[in-house]
Formats: sequence, C-alpha cells, structure tokens
Amino acid sequence: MTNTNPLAEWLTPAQMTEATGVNIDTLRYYERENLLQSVKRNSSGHRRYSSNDVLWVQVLRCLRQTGMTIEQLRTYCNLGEQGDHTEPERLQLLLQHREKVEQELQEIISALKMIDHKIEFYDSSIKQGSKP
Amino acid sequence: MTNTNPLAEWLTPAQMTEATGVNIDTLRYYERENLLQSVKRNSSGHRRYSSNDVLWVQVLRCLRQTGMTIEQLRTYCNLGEQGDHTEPERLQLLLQHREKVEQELQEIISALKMIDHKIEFYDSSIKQGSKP
DNA sequence: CTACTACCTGAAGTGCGCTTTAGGTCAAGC
DNA sequence: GCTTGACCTAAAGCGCACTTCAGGTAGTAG
Repeated sequence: MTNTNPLAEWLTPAQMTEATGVNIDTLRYYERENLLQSVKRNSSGHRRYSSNDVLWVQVLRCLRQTGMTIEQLRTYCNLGEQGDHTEPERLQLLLQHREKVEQELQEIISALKMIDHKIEFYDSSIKQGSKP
Repeated sequence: MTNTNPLAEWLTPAQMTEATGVNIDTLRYYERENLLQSVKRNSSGHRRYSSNDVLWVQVLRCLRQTGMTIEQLRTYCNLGEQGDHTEPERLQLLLQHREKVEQELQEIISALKMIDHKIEFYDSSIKQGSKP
C-alpha cells in the first residue's frame, strides 16, 4: 500500500515524519515509552497515524524542546489516559513545567548578555588593533 | 593547608566550587579537556585557582548553558592560547554561537506559547466542569 | 518468480557531559 | 606515630534520548 494521496486521513510512518519533523525511529521510541498510545495499524501491522496523533506529537515536541523528560511526559500521558478527572493534575504539571522553563529562559538570556559583552569587547579590540 | 582566608588570592578547589558554582570534578574535567589551561599548583601538587580562572570559568558556564559543546569550547580556548591575532576568529565563533542561541530562544518561546494554550485550555475546562 | 521498498520487532549501541571509583599523597591535629 | 580530610590521578561508569542493527514480513513492479 503506497499512500501518496494528500487527502488520506491516515498517515504512514514516512508521512508522519514529513508532517511532524519527527524521525520514524523516534516516533516508534515514543510509542514504546507510552507517550503515544493510540496509534492504529493496518491489516499488515503497519502503523497508521491520525490527525490527532499529529497534534499530540506536536505537543510532545514542544514539551521535549523545553526540556521535559520522557519520564515526566509519560506521567502526563498516563494522566490523560485516565480521563477528564485528572485535568487538575495535568494543569499542575504544566504549570510546574512552565515555571522551570521561564527560569531557564531567564538564565539563557543573562548568559546571552555576557556573550554580547564579549562580542562587544572583541569588536572594539579588533577595531583598535587595525587603526594605527 | 586549610585556606579559609577570604582575602587569599589563590583559591583551593573547594573555594573555587564555592565561587563559581561548578563542581570540583567538573572543574578537573574541564582542565582535562583543555578548557582551563593555566591552573597553578602549590608545592604539593594541589590546584590553586586565580581570580582570572574564576572569570574564565564563568564565561565557560555561560557558553555551556547556552549549548556550546565541549569541542567548540576547546576550539575557542585554543584560539585564545594562540594570541591576540586570533581575535577575529574568536569573534566569528561567538557570533555564530550567538545566532544559534537566538534561534533556539525563539523556538523555546514559541513552544512556551503552545504550553500556555494548553494551560489556558485546562484552566477554563476545569472552571466549566465545576460549574454544573 | 524475483527484486524492491516500506515497514515490522527486540535488543544493542551511541554521544555527550559529566560523575564515580580505586588507590594513592600530603600536611595538620591529637 | 596515627588519623583525618582535602586533595591527587587514570580509568571506568552513568543517565538520557535517541539511533542503529539484525533479521523478518507484506505488497507491488517488472
């Protein structure tokens, strides 16, 4: 089954990689780690991803990119699996994560300032050197 | 030799850790990796760090915190060792790094926006749920 | 029929930045 | 003289997030 139809509702692994920017092997890894629990299969056992899967993987990437660990992601997913009554807990988890990211952001910004100082220093030092 | 004098010009490893927030083992590791080449020793072979070492380690931390690899840091250090004529190259290296950090910063910020959307969603969903 | 490609699995491997371990030395205090 | 604690070294180990490998299947094209 070669699915090249852009209107297809189910994405093959290759198309999923195309759609999300996430490597096929990483997608399988996420599945193994229970971060992606609802992926369907076709009659020959091949994965077929839904548009919901696409959205979810995008969320996973945002959380990973901001440094959430696989372990924490698993916790978050498991809460999701357990139904709507876990929403307060999930909110809590996100709020905590958000705070950590905000803090790290400030640290990066202040590191960037020091880098800018050094850049400024080299810049003027080089200008000085080429002047006489 | 137990150096507890706050006016001492040379810091022991423990004091260096205190001053920079960098683990003793990590400092030794940096030295092994040639990121810290001028550390002095006392008569019994123990390290004594200068105030310049403190400043340099702070620079190293800023660069590490913003994701520069040990390998790149080594390149940067080696240029420094080679004298003032390498300043343009060092500037180039920092400018390149700066650009990468800036880009990553934008990605984190946009990931944070998505997280905020989810937080907003849970927030209003939970309020709705408690409203019969 | 054969070849090819896309997919499948469990398990092992990789890369990076530390961190720990094992086995020492040295100077000071009791 | 003995212990203690801070330090030393080379080498091995660790944690994390993937990534690769070895060996297999299913469907399509020539």
